[in-house]
Amino acid sequence: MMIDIDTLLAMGATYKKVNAGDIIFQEGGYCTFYHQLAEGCVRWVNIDEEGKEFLQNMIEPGECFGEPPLFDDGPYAASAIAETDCVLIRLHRSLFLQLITEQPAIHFKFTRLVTERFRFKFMLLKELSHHDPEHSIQFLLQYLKEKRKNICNKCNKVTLTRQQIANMTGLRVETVIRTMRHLHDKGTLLIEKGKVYYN
Amino acid sequence: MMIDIDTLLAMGATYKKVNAGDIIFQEGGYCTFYHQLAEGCVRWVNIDEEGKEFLQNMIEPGECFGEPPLFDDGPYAASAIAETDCVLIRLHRSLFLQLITEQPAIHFKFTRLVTERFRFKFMLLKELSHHDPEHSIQFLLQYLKEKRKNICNKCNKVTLTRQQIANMTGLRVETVIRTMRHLHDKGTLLIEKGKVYYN
DNA sequence: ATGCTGTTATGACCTCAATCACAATACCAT
DNA sequence: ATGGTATTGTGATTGAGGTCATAACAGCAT
Repeated sequence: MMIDIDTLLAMGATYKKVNAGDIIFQEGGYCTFYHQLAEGCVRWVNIDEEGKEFLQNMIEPGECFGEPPLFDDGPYAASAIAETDCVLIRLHRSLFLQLITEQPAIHFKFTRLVTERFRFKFMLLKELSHHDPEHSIQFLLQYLKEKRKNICNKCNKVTLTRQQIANMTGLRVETVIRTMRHLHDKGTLLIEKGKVYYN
Repeated sequence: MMIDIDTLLAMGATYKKVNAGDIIFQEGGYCTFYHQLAEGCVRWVNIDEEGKEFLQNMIEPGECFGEPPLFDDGPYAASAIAETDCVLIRLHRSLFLQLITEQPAIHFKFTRLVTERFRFKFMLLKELSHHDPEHSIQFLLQYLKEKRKNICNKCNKVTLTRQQIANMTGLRVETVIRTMRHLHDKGTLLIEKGKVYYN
């Protein structure tokens, strides 16, 4: 989901470069911009007191991120950190709201986007409640596959590390590694030189 | 969140009575109606193969439920079951979409609603990933308190049973009971004759 | 080749929530 | 009061995932 770049620029959006590791915005902060990723990779995470990360989403080019506060006036729900050097497109919140008011079709696209994200969290919550690592990991992989997200379009290689999968499911790396080995043995997925292929 | 009843009726919405235990709609089914609860109580749950329930929401009068498919064309994300005898208001999906198209203010209200629900699942997911029952239960209670949901407005009595809290957090009843006893001992909440008071 | 770094892999031990089993209590209807 | 049912409460046991420690490997730069 993204807004057409020309439309954004016509509304007054601007490009912004950030370096790998830069914090784009922080959980709890006040939101002034609509963000869309043009190049690079951004991770959207909650970081707790002990520094442990819960990974909510790995954002790829063309996706928008950090939308909740645009619609419900709350603070940012998580922090966005540049995983690599990135190019963002930003549009001031008031202009964004003006845009979706003027163009209901775009508003409908966003209602749909938020609904889809809600649905994903909804299902993930249900799956994680089983406390069955195999189940949880398979659900996540299946979702990524369907959305063609964090997965190579040509070779079906999963671009997430075991650590990142652990951070998205609340499991530990070791558990993810062991469980995925087991899924490989069962034939559910393929591990070659440590890389995971799912199809 | 609800749509003004007169507006609904003017669009052609109809009342429907259901008995306690009736299934209003089922997970995976195709969605034809917008639903709003007028009287009674509805539980919105995922039920797995073994019959174990994951409770996504306890719906109280004035709330709408089962909205995701209205916006993203997917199937129902969970089943709605009447907890007590209920009175619903239903509006055909096409008329609902017509309504929000004609009245952007209502559309904005729904974008906000879905966003808030997304935010809640988002935060809950993060909290549950800690695998700390005390943490999880306190987060849920805090949320219910802020939303004044499933909590008595006069006496702060939590209307959810331990079993229901277990089904919302993926914990077992015994764990919830023991953890809440502990929270009582710590003074975080009050248990009197088995009933929980949180403020 | 060599060294360096991030990721994957594996073994040993431990903890805490799940599980099972059963008792006590609250509450409603008669 | 009495009975019935739903919910809360408590003890004993156990097993799966967390934790810690350490090794092996892949990939890249020099």
